[in-house]
Amino acid sequence: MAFRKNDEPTPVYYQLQVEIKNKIESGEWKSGSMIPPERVFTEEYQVSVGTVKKALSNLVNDGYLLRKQGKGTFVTGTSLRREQLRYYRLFNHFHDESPKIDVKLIDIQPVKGDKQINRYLNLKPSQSLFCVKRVLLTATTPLIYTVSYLPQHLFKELDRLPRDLFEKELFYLILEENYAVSTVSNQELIGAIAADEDMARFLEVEVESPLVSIEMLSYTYKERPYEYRLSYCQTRTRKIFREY
Amino acid sequence: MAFRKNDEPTPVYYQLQVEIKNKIESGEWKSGSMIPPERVFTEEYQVSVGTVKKALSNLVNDGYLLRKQGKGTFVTGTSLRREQLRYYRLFNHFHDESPKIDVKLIDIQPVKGDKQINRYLNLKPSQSLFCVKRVLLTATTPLIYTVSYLPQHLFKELDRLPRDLFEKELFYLILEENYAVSTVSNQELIGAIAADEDMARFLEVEVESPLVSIEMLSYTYKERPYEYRLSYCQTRTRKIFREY
DNA sequence: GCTCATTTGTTCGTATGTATC
DNA sequence: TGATACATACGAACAAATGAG
Repeated sequence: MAFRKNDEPTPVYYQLQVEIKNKIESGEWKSGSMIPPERVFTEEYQVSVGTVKKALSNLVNDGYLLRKQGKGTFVTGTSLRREQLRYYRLFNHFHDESPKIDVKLIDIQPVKGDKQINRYLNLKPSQSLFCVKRVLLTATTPLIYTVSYLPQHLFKELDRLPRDLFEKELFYLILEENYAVSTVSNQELIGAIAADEDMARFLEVEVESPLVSIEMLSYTYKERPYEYRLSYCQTRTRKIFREY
Repeated sequence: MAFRKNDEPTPVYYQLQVEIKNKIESGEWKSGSMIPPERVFTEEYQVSVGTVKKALSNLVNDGYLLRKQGKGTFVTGTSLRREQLRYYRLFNHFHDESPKIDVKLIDIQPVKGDKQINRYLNLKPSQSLFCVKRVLLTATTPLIYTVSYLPQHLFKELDRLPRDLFEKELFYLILEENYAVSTVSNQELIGAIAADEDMARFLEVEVESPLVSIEMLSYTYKERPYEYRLSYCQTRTRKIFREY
């Protein structure tokens, strides 16, 4: 299909940009794979190199593509799209080093849908979820207790995956590799609460201790939410770092 | 001064980009003002339009410039650089509307330097600070109690500014307009603490209530810190919203 | 180690369109 | 209307990185 000049007001490079973006978001061009070289676009759409370059360069800025001289143009995966998609960065002071974080899986269970959670995830109230409980720790000090909810229909047999996978790999990488869900954005609501007995046990603090609570929604392409997560953080030794 | 081709490996557009960025960061080209048109750069540096366009376009992406067809190229101010430099966005639930926030100034006082704070602000231990205490509230509900520290030598006579200015304008705008300090980035350390008597009084909560505590460092150009702020947030009705 | 084809990166120069005043 | 300024698009040439043979 060809572009017609002086027909519609939207620039040619932008139309091409949208077409490519759609192929990525629809999954036709998968995360990590190489897309056709500039030359192919110029021939197929009968436009100049500069126009193709502009479209591709914009998609690099938007985080969809990576280009490497001599190699080609590649679809960005979650970890490449955001160098720092470490949900939790923990520091004692500004300018500290971020410590290594270990993950302990508590359990994964299929659960019934919850009215509020299903609404956040754009699901019907009846649809079922998986509930994943984990503890994040440095050395032997537990720092964060997280409870994630994911739709069962998107993550089939999530509870059949080997348990140690969850303790070795980052959660969003597991989802990307096994279910081709690429993380594009996150929203958080941050609050403070007093620890209940569950939290106190997992985080090894006293009941009623002040904790940071984080409600998180993770989105994939097309602004589709795929995970609702509750996190509880004890911040006596390490605080949560954000930069913007 | 002219660029020589094939002399140094760094691209011409990048050299030009750095030169322009320096003029902005040094204050030679002030926030909001128009910079020379493309034509002037092409003549002065003997490069083509495309090269100038690339340099300028990169600085637009980095948030330093704004370009408007038919008008010109302008240096971005803090509020333009980041459409959402609202330090605190408060929500009950995801997708809520952000409420209007009022500010009540408690006091501004000159104080002696503090070892740790002065280190964060890259000051000698002896240099004095201003301490600004404020309460942020919606309607009549106090939400956040903040204590800011700013170096006296940068913000001369800050305590002489009319008090009601602090209750009408955003803090970073006051600093930008009166002291030409443009906010480029922020770092935060988020933790949870139990309210002490001061916090409890200002936030109208009970002593020992869990609060979110935020340590914030604000930076201007050249990664120079200019404000250290401690915030205490009661999050029973409104939570702190973050998106990334 | 060298050469060659492929692919992206940089730069030039030109022409035309469009928004602003 | 005209002058100015940025936006879009074309096409060409050469540079630089990569990988295969």
